[in-house]
Amino acid sequence: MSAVLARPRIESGPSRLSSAERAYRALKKLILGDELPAGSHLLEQEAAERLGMSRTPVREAMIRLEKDGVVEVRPRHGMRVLPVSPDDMREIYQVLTALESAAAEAVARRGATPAEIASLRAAVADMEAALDRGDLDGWADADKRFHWLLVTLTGNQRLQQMVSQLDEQAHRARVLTLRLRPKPVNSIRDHARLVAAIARRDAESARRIHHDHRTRAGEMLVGLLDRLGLKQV
Amino acid sequence: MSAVLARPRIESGPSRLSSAERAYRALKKLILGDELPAGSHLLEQEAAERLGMSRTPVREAMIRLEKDGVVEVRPRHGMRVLPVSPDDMREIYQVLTALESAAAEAVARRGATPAEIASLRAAVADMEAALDRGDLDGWADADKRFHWLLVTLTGNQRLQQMVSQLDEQAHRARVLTLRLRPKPVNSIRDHARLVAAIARRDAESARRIHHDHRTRAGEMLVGLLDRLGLKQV
DNA sequence: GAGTTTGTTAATGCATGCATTAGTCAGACA
DNA sequence: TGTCTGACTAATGCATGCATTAACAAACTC
Repeated sequence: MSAVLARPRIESGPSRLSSAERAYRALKKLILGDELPAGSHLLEQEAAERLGMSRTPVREAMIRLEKDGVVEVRPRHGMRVLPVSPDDMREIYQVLTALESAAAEAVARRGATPAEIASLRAAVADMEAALDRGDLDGWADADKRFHWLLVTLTGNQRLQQMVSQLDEQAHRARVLTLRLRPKPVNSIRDHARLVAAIARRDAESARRIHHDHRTRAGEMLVGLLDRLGLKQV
Repeated sequence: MSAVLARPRIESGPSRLSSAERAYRALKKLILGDELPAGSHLLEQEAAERLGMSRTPVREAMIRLEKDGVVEVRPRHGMRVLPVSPDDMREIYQVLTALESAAAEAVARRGATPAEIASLRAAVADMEAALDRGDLDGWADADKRFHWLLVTLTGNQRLQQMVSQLDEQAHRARVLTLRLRPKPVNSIRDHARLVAAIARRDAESARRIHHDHRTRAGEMLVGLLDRLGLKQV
């Protein structure tokens, strides 16, 4: 492997990802990318062949994915990609609302640095610009960035981990509804108000603004899924 | 096994737990019971011998425990029971506060049945009775029951799963401080007020009462750990 | 004497084999 | 015609073996 000579690994960690880790990432990517759609099954052996490894690391990856709440492992059926129902989305958004609004409150309370405020504002500006040019994907990216920034600014790793787990579970529904939902103009307004509240260290307003924002977003999404008659995504 | 004949399994699920499941439960029990104290190491082989099985199911159990946030699996060192620092407790309580106060709000908003209210009141009464007879363990049990009841009444399984994960992580610190903390008289008062708010379907008060309750409990706990100079538990 | 290098040991990561058993389907039966 | 029985098939759950490699220590250089 000449690559080893060419790049004499500076990075930390294992020079080569373990098979189990590769399996985990690959399967998760397939699921989030909807190449393994909701409800689809994959046997250990099938996954192993597909990924060019034996069943053992695949099995370990499946256990992890099950803990992430994205698949179900059933004896004799391999793993099954969990569909997300409107009720699931209700659950997810209820928790997400609680976590993120607490994050907003916490960040406002401790106060953000000018640089942090600027990065939040930048995300809002990107959302606005994307929306102006009708770039929904760009808007979604910037929105995601905003939310993630908010959560990381708390410095609470457990909070981050839980939010990202819920985000993954909700991913498919969000992608699906991105072009079916009304134009997310309110989102931008809500986020701008949130940034303002954070900037003036108004924790209670920050919490309420984001709480209401997430609640509305959740209701819109669930309502949309219901109206579309989508029992599962 | 005469037991099999005596009780011809009515329940669903595998008649005999899988080895991986047994390993998972056994290890978790050892950890929560502090028989595997914070910071202790256990090699796959050691655990396997101790549990009378091969490394494979033990390995799978360790992967699950790692996802639960109670151990760390390090290549060559087996698993290590994660110590909990005051900063960890800060994280845990911040998230727990967010989740449980959202639960309080949700339950108050949807309204609880008389039976549900009664069970909450019963838990509070048990806390009071236990405290009156100086039974701290009894108090802790009833308190745990109250919190769990609150969370289950939301019907949100993701919320339940996350709360119980955080509870496990905080378990050792709570046990340790149970007899070092001031008498939990305020707890009982707070819970009684929360039940009242739920009964009158006052969601905003319910949220605030429980939010403040959890926040204070967290601060007390973290302060105690800090004061005791316990860098980790 | 401190820092390196090298050799050894041990634990892992993964592949593989096999007994077990759930799931399936044909065919008998009511 | 619907259901039950039983045999067959296939996927799993677990044990085991082995190559790999990190960790440790002893020897060694400067």
